[in-house]
Amino acid sequence: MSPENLHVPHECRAVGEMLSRVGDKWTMLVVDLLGDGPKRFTEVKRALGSISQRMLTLTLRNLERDGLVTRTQFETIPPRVDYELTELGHSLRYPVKALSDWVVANRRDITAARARFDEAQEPKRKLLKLA
Amino acid sequence: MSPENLHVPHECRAVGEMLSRVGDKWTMLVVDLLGDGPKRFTEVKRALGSISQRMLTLTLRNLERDGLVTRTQFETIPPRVDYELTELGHSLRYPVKALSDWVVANRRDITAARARFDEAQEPKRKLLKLA
DNA sequence: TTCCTTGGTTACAAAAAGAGACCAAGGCTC
DNA sequence: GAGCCTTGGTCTCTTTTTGTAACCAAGGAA
Repeated sequence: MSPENLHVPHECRAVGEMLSRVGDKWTMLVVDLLGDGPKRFTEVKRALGSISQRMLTLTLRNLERDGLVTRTQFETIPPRVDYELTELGHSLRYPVKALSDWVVANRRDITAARARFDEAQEPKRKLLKLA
Repeated sequence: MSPENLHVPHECRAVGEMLSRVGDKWTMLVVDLLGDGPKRFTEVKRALGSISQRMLTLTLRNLERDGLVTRTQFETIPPRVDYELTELGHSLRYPVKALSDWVVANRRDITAARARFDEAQEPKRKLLKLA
């Protein structure tokens, strides 16, 4: 039942690189968002809310480069650009969903753990200040 | 079959925050490594290879704060500190494995897509230089 | 005596992310 | 027809985050 032979050592580095690439701040969120159909730039931006235009551009560019989304540009004014998951992009939705399910299932525990940890640290800081 | 109702909008922000927290450069790698038993600081460091001492300290501290690992300190000289996944930490291994399996299965496609993309960008840069 | 060890911390440098102004160029309002 | 709005960016500047390298304690080994 446990995830065994996770350490094909040769692949470890490559997997690590990809994990930190795909697991950056916005990538999974964007993949998730594009999951239910193509969206244009500003739609994604609005849905994400807090992302800056620059970071969205960068994130989408990287996704495009990795073959996870396609970029379709319409030569209209004002411009219109649609982003859509490729087949590869869609396949990424499953592991992303596994992770976000885990987050949903466990975030209360995590929040509680944080509170406990911070609580335990606080007195130490007080002691240091007194010393 | 498709990951539906992924958008419980209220939870979206919280999930996003957790994803970018847990999906930082080293966290998943460390969780993965600790998966087959407790390890001491330097063991993890050596296994990861390229991580700096500072980032490993930070990563482990965050994992501890989130209740995903425990830190056990032995009062010996030289010091010895063991890090071990908690139950919560172990539960994270499954989605992490799902993601790393995806990476293993698809990284050739991704590498190829990147090469294609970079190839397509190269001529443009040349044209710009000529202009 | 000198060096090595571990698990850090600190100060400083480099890289990445975020904030915000600016742009093209046509449509709409007044 | 002057002025404003729109979209999908880019450019510049500031703030965070990462990385690098030096230092530390304190005992054991050479």
